[in-house]
Amino acid sequence: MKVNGQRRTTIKDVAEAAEVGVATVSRVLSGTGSASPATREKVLAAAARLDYRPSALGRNLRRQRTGGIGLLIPDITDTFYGRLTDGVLACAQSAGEPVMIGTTGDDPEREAELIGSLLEESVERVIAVPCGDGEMWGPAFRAGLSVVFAERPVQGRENVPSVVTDDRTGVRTAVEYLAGLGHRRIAFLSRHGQAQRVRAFREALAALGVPVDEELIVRAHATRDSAYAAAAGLYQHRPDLTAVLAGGNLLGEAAVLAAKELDFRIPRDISLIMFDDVPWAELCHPPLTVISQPAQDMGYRAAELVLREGRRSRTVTLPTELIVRGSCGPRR
Amino acid sequence: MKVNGQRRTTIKDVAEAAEVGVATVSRVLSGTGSASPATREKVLAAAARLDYRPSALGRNLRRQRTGGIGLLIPDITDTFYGRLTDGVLACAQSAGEPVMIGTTGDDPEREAELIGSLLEESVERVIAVPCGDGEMWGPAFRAGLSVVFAERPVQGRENVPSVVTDDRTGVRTAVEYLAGLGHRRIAFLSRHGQAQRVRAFREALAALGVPVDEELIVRAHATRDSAYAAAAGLYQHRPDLTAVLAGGNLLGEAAVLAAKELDFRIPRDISLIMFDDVPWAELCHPPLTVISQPAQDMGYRAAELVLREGRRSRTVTLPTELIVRGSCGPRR
DNA sequence: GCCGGATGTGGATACGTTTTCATGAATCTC
DNA sequence: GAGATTCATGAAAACGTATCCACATCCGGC
Repeated sequence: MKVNGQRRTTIKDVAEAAEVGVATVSRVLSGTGSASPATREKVLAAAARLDYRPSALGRNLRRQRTGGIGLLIPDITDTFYGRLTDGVLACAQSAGEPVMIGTTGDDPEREAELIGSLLEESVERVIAVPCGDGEMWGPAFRAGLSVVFAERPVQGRENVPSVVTDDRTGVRTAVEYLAGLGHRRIAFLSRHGQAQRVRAFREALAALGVPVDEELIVRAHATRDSAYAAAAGLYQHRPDLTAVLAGGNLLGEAAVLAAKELDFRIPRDISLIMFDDVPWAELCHPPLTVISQPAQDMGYRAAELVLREGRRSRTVTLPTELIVRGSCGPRR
Repeated sequence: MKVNGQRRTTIKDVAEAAEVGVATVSRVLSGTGSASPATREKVLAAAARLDYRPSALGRNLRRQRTGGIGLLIPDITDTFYGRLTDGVLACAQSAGEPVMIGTTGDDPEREAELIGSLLEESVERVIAVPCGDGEMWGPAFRAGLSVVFAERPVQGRENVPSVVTDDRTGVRTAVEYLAGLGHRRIAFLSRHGQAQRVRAFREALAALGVPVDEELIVRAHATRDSAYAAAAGLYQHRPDLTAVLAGGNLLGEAAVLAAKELDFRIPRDISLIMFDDVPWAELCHPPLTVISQPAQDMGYRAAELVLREGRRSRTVTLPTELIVRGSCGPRR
């Protein structure tokens, strides 16, 4: 039983109150077309008096598209994606655009479902941290929506604008730093979707003349449990390693936790560098040496890109920075 | 210049292909009304053949409401709200409902703007961590949308369903634990919007016969900077305090960081209890004693509440739990 | 004074869906 | 078997907006 019988005030009511046609009201309020100062004034006054707010429903249907931007990320619990989302929201809200968010859990199937959902809503602009392959995005492009990929590019869609970090330089900096401390058996704790970084890792080792030990390259899913299992398994299986590069803050967290549980000391027994600077890295004991990534900036830039519809823009690569704290030491 | 001239396939196309009326297609696809097995089959086949997806735009306009739920939180960067959001998304996505997210930064003005934006989109269901007063929400209720408050209730809107934590018990448990260790000069680092907890803090002290020292109750805004300033100011202004209760993970983080900078040792010089258990609490040195809050569950329950539209439901109170680690010691 | 262009204005239409209503057929009841 | 009831079905209306188009008015140029 609805209590309020009051119908929404529509453009028609405003037209009536201002004694003009609906077309004129629409023109004045949306700023398109011409109108004499006198009528403009009348319309504005009537709209204000009636507290009129145009309905997005009608506008969307007429325009055949929903405003706002869709955001697809693997996991909102991961602070990296939290900051990325914050950047997107900062840009979108200042442009008055609503944001529809969905989490994929790095599962291509759920990604596909969410894409379908966005299509159903006729959302035209999407920012995504993709997990499926290029094929997955076929329907989206066919429907004509403009997509910006964030954090990772996707194979086979190289012409889609993306905002990514400079993985190659970041990884190389980390590996060179560790090698400079004498480390040779360096492990890389990676997540699915970090193929780029794994490649860079191999290249960096090769450039330094360090043989690549495939067993030291471990892949985990984007969950705490998986990350912990990967870290603990690595330590137990290869106690001879002396340094670890963690591909993200979840993996770094797992690396610290597993080391604690198994009684490996950082940095005495194991040196650790973590991708992504997070506030707790400084609070940790020892404070963590990290490769910082501008997550919030990444989100903001992606939103900017997806909002300026016309121009076809290339991909943006953001720099990383090595921040040395206390989690790396010389090879024991 | 749009390349794709292909119009979206509409319900009309399906009707034509299935050789029935549009009304029948609508009935079959939305499951309402009756249809003979034969026609049902024809319609389903035609829809599948044409890869038809109903347009949310048309449906929304007809129904005079947008599906999905709006989510208003102070800060997506705070992992507490990250987990809360995760809970909302878990429930909403399994129900196939899109989620529109907005961050208020604990600023009533931005909250009002976002409410207006949701009204414009005709979003009917909203979950909010409110920061404005009851008046702010007037337009929302007048427009007939169903609101669920999360984390905090709002004064003057006691009849609005809410999902909150049991602040009174949580605070009392923490204070009793600290008092049991001999502490008397206990500070409370609180955030705006935690009036409930501040009240509980005063009550708990009074119940134990400890005089309330108003100078030890500090309020910060919901940013890292503000939290740090509050913590550092507290330490410098009142070096005689022996224990701190932090009202959230941002405040706890600041308390640890400021202590480190000012060379206060935890727990030797200062005992610390933090509201909200976060993964890094275990990694910290010393590991932090916390009052855990079921943030993800809170979001899930709020989403459940706002989705079952019919029933008027009271507020839900979720329990907290004291998790003792190593950041509290006897009074020095 | 007449014509051509610019300008302001409102009627009408379309966007895609759901729902009401009327109609015809089929089944049931006594 | 006649009347009553249920059932399946499609035509049409409505939701609120933006835009196309036609019309009217005005102005300057000849």
